[in-house]
Amino acid sequence: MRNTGGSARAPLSRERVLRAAVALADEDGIESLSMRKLGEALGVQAMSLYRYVSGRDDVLDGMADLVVAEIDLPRPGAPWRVAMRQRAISAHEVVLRHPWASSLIESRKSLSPERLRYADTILGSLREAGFPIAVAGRAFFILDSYVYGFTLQEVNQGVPAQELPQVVARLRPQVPTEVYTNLAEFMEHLARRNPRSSRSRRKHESSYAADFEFGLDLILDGLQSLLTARGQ
Amino acid sequence: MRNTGGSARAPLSRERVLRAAVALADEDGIESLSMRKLGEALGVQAMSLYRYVSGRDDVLDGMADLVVAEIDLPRPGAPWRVAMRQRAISAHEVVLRHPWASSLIESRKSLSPERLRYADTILGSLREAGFPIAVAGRAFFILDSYVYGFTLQEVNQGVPAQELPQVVARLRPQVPTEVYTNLAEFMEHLARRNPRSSRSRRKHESSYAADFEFGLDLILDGLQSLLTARGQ
DNA sequence: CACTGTAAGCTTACAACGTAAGTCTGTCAA
DNA sequence: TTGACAGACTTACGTTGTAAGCTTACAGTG
Repeated sequence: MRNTGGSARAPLSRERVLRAAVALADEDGIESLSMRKLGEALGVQAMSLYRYVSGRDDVLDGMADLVVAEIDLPRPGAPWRVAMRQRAISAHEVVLRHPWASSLIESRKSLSPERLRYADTILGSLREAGFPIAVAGRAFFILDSYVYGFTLQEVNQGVPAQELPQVVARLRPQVPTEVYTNLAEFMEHLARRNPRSSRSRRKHESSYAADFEFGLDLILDGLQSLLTARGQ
Repeated sequence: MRNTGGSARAPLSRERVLRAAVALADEDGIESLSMRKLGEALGVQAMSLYRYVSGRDDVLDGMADLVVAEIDLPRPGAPWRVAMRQRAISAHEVVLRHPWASSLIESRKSLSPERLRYADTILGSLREAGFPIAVAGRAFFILDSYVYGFTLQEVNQGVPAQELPQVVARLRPQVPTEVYTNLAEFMEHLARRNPRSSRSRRKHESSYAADFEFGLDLILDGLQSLLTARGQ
């Protein structure tokens, strides 16, 4: 099959390869993404991809960049707390759309323009608010730790959002009440929780959204008190 | 080579297999750990391992459990804040000894007795301090998010602790000052930092230990204020 | 027109991987 | 002596990343 006589195939590009990789990972999970399948999805042999990417690692880096680019950056003038809050919530939502991405983003820190711009914007927002550079850097690191750490736990629980109470209820018998008193209590609490209040029910909504924002605000409060303590 | 006539080999066991896997991952990284190499390290064919573990995934689960078991659990009577602080710091140190473990621990939540005991102890400490079960659960989740998120970033930076300033200084030219003002400032701050104060220099010491505890205390402060706000 | 360079794909090949299925061997109980 | 069985080994299959080289189509030049 030499691709003769057929309709001309859309031209490949690094961009198209990476987007296909993201789509494939979203569908089948990152662990089942291979160069061969990626080629197949693009109507091409695996080795043909190597003209556009330097290898599998490069694909992973590129995918992480694409996902980072989906995160909303705060607009320049926004107050720091609003900016940080929106960014964190946006990052949380984005990673829920791409469950494989949380570990990738944290573990592969390429110096791509996208990543640099991202970091610079965040740091800028904090600097402008009066945080000294050292504290701004720490705040950035802390927030990222929380956002991706939280999402990593959430996503890899493997529980598809709505079904948490049922799943917990099913697991509950495996935890003997006498031995693990507190854990048992907690599981019963989870099983009792409203699966979802009447709020909007977006596609990739997190059943932990409230928990996420709870911890987020706790951290933001802490950062804020750093600021006011310095007499700002 | 039928292992005839030689000295009797130490008997295998699930325990020994997992410990060998941990040692191998510590040395060469998790991504280069294969069933074949693991067998070789134990003087055995790859397939022989399947008598003790059910497959590669089982090995990974077991490794995560072993590492979790290394984390110091607080003694029962300890005040919650001391308990949480020590646990977090211990977890941080443990994961630095096993850099591959942070993502594994977060992503593979098996219901092994080790893990259950761990969770139960933490929750118990918080319950005893007066946190309602819902808040205790959230606090646990938040702290874990931070600990493993932080460590994941730290470890996968790939910078071996002491060399941070030099590495940052080397990377600095790749970040144009005019475009990324704040990032440039931050990198210069990092390059200027004392590589390590005169404090103890343990084997796997983190050059981010101070940063880690900074964020940790910030979160603990937040949790504490939840407690006092309820009139405790 | 022919000639040549190059971009964009294809083919083949290899070593390493996880693991299913079957086989051998030594030990111990009946 | 026989049988069972634990604890290994052997072989084999399909899949993976990618090195190396080959083929085709076309643009530009003379």
